[in-house]
Amino acid sequence: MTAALPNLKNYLQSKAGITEEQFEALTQNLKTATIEKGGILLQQGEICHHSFFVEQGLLRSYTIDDSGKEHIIQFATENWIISDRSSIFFNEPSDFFIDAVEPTTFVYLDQQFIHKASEISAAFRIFNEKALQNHIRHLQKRINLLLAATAEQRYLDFIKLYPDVTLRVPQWMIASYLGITPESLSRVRKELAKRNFKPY
Amino acid sequence: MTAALPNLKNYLQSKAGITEEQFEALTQNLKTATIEKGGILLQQGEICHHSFFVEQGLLRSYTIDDSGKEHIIQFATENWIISDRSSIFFNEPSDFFIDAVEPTTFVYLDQQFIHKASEISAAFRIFNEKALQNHIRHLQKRINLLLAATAEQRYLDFIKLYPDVTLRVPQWMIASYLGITPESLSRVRKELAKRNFKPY
DNA sequence: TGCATTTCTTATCCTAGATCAATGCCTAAA
DNA sequence: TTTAGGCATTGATCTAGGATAAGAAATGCA
Repeated sequence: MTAALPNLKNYLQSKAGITEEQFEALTQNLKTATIEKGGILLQQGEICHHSFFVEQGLLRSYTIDDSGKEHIIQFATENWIISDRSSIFFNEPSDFFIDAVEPTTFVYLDQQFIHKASEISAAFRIFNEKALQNHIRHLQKRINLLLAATAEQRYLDFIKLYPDVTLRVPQWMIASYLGITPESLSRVRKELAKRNFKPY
Repeated sequence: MTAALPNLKNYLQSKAGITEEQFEALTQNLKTATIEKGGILLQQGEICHHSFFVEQGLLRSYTIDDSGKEHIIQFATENWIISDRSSIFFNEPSDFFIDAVEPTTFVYLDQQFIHKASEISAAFRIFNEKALQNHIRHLQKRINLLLAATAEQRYLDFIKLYPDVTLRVPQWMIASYLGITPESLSRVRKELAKRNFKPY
């Protein structure tokens, strides 16, 4: 059931301070899966029971509003974890969809995994707390950008922060993340090109 | 040094599961202060060392952008805690200002207080974790509103969520929180009145 | 290789909300 | 009881970005 998962192993060891033996014990009965592009992992209204660690590929979470428009909340490439924390923690229906932007291999991480890892590793506890706080910092920054920055500034911030994502997802998804239309993003890019802006 | 603090006491006992004796022990050497309207508790660029529990009054946190405009992040009335979590946790300069919208009596809560309370009370640990997760849920919802909702929808959400704040702060502050100008908010309200909307 | 589906761009027009400016509040200080 | 500094409202005008529509360019798939 558990395939090689080199990314997960490296991630837990180098970032979360998990040792070789701890890794073996922890990942004994983890479930792994692969979905095709467009495959859905979580639907709005469902209770989210897992975090998804991206071993290979690209996932996204998004909401759909009353008028049917998608609003992308997060992207997750290799070595990222995506989920709906609130749905998991409060055991309530999720506002989000999570689906695959690319064919993706991922690992199901449930609360039991987190508890077990926290139990056997102080380093993991610290890592986990740090991840939580980092999440808050990130959300806070995004709110501030939405309140204070223009579409262009938000786009520049995005490509600086997520150069890899920028190259791997269609532009309309970036536009959705930024809170603008694909047409507007196209114009922003045109304007930047005119001013001879070179991201790479 | 520690005055009566009926709100803090009631808050810790009823919400955080702290007993009478624990309360006495914990609040032994807490610092309390009162500031006048407009008084500043935290400046952008400073490292935030405390959370502020509002015993009586009203505080707010906000950023100031490059063009000098304020963007309100949060309001805190009685029994709310306000701070810059990221600055505290990562020990890095804050992006926020925190100041008093009304004359305010508040309590300084530092990390030591949190640790001590967590040590002596399992209920407090759970409460604290829940508060953190709630914070994330709240930020997430706000991002979603900024991405998906009109100024009017955001305003209606605000007055439903914070009826007390709505009545106690000037409208331009609500506008700032919503990410619009005071003029726009005035027009939104006029439009709502025309459609015979009654908040109270 | 060739057709079909996405995606991206461009153009035109439109609208929510911004900006600027003037007026009339209140309230609090003098 | 003035007067001055916030604050809210209103009107006129402007603009960033939205909506719509139509090509152009990629991309994927047969």
